[in-house]
Amino acid sequence: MAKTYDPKNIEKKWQDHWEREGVFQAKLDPSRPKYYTLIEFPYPSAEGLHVGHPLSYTAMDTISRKRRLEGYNVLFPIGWDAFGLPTENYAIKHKIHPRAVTEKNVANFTGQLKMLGFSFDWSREINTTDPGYYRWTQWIFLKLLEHGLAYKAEMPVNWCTGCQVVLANEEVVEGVCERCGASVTHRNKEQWMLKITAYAQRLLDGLDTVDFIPQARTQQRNWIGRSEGAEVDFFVKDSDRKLRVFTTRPDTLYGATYMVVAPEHPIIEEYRDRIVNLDEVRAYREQAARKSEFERTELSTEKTGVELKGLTATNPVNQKDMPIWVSDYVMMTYGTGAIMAVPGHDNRDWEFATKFGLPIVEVVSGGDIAKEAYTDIEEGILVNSGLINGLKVSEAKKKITRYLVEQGLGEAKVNYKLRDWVFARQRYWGEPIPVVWCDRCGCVPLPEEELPLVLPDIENYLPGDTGESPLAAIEEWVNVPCPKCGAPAKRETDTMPQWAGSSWYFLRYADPYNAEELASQEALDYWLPVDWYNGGMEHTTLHLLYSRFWHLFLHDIGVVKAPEPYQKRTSQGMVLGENNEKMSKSRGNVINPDEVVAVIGADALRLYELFMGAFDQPKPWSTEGAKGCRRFLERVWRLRGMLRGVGESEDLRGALHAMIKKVSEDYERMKYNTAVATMMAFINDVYAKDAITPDEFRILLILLNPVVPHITEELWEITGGQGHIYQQSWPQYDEGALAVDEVEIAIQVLGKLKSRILVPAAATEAQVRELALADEKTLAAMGGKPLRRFIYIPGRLVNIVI
RNA sequence: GCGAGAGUGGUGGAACUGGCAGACACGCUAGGUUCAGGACCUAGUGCCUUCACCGGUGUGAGGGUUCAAAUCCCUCCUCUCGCACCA
Repeated sequence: MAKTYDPKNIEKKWQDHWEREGVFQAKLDPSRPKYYTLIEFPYPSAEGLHVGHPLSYTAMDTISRKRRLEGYNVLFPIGWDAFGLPTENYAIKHKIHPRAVTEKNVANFTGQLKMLGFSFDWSREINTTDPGYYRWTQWIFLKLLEHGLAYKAEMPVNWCTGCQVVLANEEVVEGVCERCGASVTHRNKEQWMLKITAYAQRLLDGLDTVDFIPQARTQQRNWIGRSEGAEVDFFVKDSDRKLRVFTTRPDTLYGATYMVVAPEHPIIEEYRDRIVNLDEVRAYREQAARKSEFERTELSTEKTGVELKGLTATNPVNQKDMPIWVSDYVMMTYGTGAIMAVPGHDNRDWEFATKFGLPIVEVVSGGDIAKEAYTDIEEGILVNSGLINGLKVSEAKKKITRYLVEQGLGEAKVNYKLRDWVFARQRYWGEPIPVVWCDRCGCVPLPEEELPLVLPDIENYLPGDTGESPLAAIEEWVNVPCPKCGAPAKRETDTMPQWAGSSWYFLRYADPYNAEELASQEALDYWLPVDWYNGGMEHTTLHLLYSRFWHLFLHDIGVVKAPEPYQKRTSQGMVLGENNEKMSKSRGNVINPDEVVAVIGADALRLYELFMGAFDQPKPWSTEGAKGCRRFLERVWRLRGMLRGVGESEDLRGALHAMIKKVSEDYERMKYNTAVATMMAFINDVYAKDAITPDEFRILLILLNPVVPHITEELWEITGGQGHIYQQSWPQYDEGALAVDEVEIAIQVLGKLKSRILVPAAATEAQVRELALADEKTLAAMGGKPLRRFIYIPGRLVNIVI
């Protein structure tokens, strides 16, 4: 009894025990129901974990442990997303090989995670930089290539002036590089691309079949950005060339007074002989290309542009002449790279027309186009619009589109904001792309049996300022015979982007060391899909969408059964520093879990992670608050001294079963903070009473166990529990025990609380009314006035209106 | 600008489909205990007024619906996140 709570020893003891006994190793067993819980596998950075990481892990560990106690065969795996720029940059700076950096970081992370006692199945640990793993990343790429979903294209791409690499659109944040913060400009480069746009509609439709938190669903929908409209051909005067545009407002076609093309639009070079002010146009184009993303979005509120003098288009419905302009407010990468400008009914066009003195025509009545564009689509009525005059916008859209189709002038069209995925980095630390370039055969995929194409060891992995990968400098690796014809050929030297390995890792966990297949059919069929995936909101539009795309593709080629990989997706809120700011090294507010565990122990840290606040909201760390959780565990520890009696005691029975219900439900809803609060309140009751029976105590330990597994196992053992907690079953509550004999009813008079009375739980409204109107305080508050209305909310309150 | 979330004590946060605001903690105050510190135990703690009771007031601001509003509606303010000329 004198034994004090010593987390250091207890935690090590149980971690060793679980590992030795293989308690959390998932075994394929079709006779048992499976449950697959997943956290986003960490990127092993040099900094190690901060206290934000364990939030998601503790939450899903809690679910995983609860599921096991509920009888499920749980797969809760862990691995490393270890390719990527930060490691490479660190390696360059400290002159250590990225592989060595990775090994060191993984060892550090492993120690930190093990210290926290998560019930990961470490026997399935994977690492994206392991050739046995990336062999299958490369295999999937070859399959994508085979099915026409990987292609090379000359693209204006984002060039990071700091990292000297091409960035995906998603890596450009507010015009600067997401990683290094340097400015981003445009460059043309041959890039490997993945045709995710071919899956846009299915990725959108799939969202209706899965259980994602609404914010994630909405963000993906917006990112995919479906919009319905029409493509319309405009004739270029004195030529047979058509200029095709996309519009969501074909109803405003009669109001189109000029056209605008993107600076990169091919029509400029095609008609260079006819463009009178070609020099001016080219200068504008160069200036636009030089602009960084930042200047193009943040700073340029003012529209710019140049007229293509010498070219004129004709409006196909009213034959009017329309000047053609070039402006960077039109994007080459969306729609057709050209628009019909309807300044009367589009804000951007209105602004542009106003600045350059172009005509503004009203074709939808209801606004005042002299002041601003009228963009309403509910009320407006078409005017000045030939065959669609008098119609509402929705009707006009349909009719004009039908007309355009009949006349061969255009067609209905759906566009997506989603763009193809730039699938290449000019860096060393990534999966080599398994293709060879042959002068005779062109692009030749490596035969599958030659996989993995191993990343060669290399002396100098500094990126070249030519924009080429360091691999290009390794002659003996680059020069190979063509797999098809045997002639001298060269390997692709770009590597895959960081998102490659993480796009399918959850499949590999099913069968992590299979050398024959990505994973066995049996294992995939049994374990997939992931039942519950928790991760950060920042991955909603990148990782989550990319991995859904790959999974859908793998479904199409028969590798996985279900189209969607994740049945349920939730997200944690960010853990902020004690000063309420985002935790970061530069702000100096990073809290290291090692130090926290050294002071209060892993269980107290885990408890505090969940108790800190609402799981899905951002919340600041508080070291004082964390210490409070340690205090609570001390209180749990001392319950041993209060063990007396047998069975379930009469006075705790209601609270006990209410606790079982509340905790069970709150864990499922990720309301961990209130689940913990309920258990704290229960223990306060026990302290007030100074007694708890062994049965009650054991139920409490099981409820606490998913959050604080070490202390509960230890207490179970030293108080003589049978076996171990991980061998027990999740407790069920007894509905009958929740019923009470008497309830307290609040009495309001005119909506203000004046009194409280105790009534039998079974009391009828008439009985409650009688008791309430006999209550002294109530009568005093009524002041002798007659009762006008009596409102009774059963079991809760009455409101007396006088 | 658009989209999403949020605004409740000194602090983090509770509050079911509108029904007793502030659960549970942190901090603080007083007392006890302790060699000191820490830890622990007991009591108190939204604000105003009061010795105390009673009373009043109170969920970003203002208005509304209702017997009853943190919760629903309208107007406005602030913060966080995401997107950003997507035709």
